[in-house]
Amino acid sequence: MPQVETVESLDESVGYALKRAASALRGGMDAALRPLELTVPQYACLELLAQRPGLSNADLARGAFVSRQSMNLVLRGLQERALVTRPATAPKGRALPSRLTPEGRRQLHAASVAVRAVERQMLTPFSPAHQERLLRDLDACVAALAPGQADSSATS
Amino acid sequence: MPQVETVESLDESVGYALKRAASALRGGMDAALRPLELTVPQYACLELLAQRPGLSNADLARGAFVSRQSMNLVLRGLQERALVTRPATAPKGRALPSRLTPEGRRQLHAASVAVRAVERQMLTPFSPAHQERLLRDLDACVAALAPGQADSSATS
DNA sequence: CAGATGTCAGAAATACTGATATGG
DNA sequence: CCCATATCAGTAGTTCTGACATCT
Repeated sequence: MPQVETVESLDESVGYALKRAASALRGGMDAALRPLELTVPQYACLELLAQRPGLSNADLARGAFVSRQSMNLVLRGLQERALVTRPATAPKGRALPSRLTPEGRRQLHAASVAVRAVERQMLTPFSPAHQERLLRDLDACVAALAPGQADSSATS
Repeated sequence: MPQVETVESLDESVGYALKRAASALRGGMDAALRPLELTVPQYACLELLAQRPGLSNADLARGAFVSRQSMNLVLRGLQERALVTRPATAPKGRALPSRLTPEGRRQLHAASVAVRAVERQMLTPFSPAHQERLLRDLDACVAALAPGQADSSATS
């Protein structure tokens, strides 16, 4: 048996810790958004539209980490609640640019406050500088994984 | 009254970065495990059983962040492939302690190598000390969210 | 033609809910 | 009695896959 490898326990795996943290955050967001009758993908959609008005369904799906089909249903629900508007015809190409309604902006503000409270609670152990470092570290993780996902050392 | 809050962009949200990182890692793991005919929950199940033999279905479900029903299906699939064994009758209580078979250990080893490669790639930007700090930070995030999910004492 | 988008339809995996039964 | 576990059944929401049409 090879003795060399540091058989890292699950508790020492950064990946597992990442999953634990993301799961805990998701749970907190679910709970915080439930009183507002919003799901996490719905909230993500509103937040994305607030910062980048005119995003297409495909753009929103990528930004909210859901499929295009799911985001399509999300958008329809938000349209029925008059939180989002979409032109009936595409002004350019096939993309239908979505935008927040004034009511959508109000709902988003309430949701944003609730979600930010959860995020702030998650970050209570850290100083502002520490928080920024954590943010940069997570972005670095994404950047390190982005280019070569298929490329693993499973040299076939 | 709230002063001019720093309307943090989505790119400055630690929570969003956490989600991006978890999503990227999940994608990398999916790709790495696909050649081995293993899903991420299946791999998580094997990894958990390797480190804590005799875990119950409910324990494994919590550890792999899936429902008990899903983990039940996962376990049945792994049993059919002779990677996991479970006693037909509960030796104590109702829990059926699962254990890896020798073949399960072999499969896990291959999967662990592939997954570890992805995690290592994710951590390439960091020094060993930096990696440990990131691990501690993520655990601190979980701890900060764990006790008070329902308790949102934000606006005080 | 290639590429991105929106849309539709079916299959698959998962989660949620409720119910039942067993054991501590 | 209360709680955790295992299991089953039904429902719902999500994803995946493939397909097609439209527009740059």
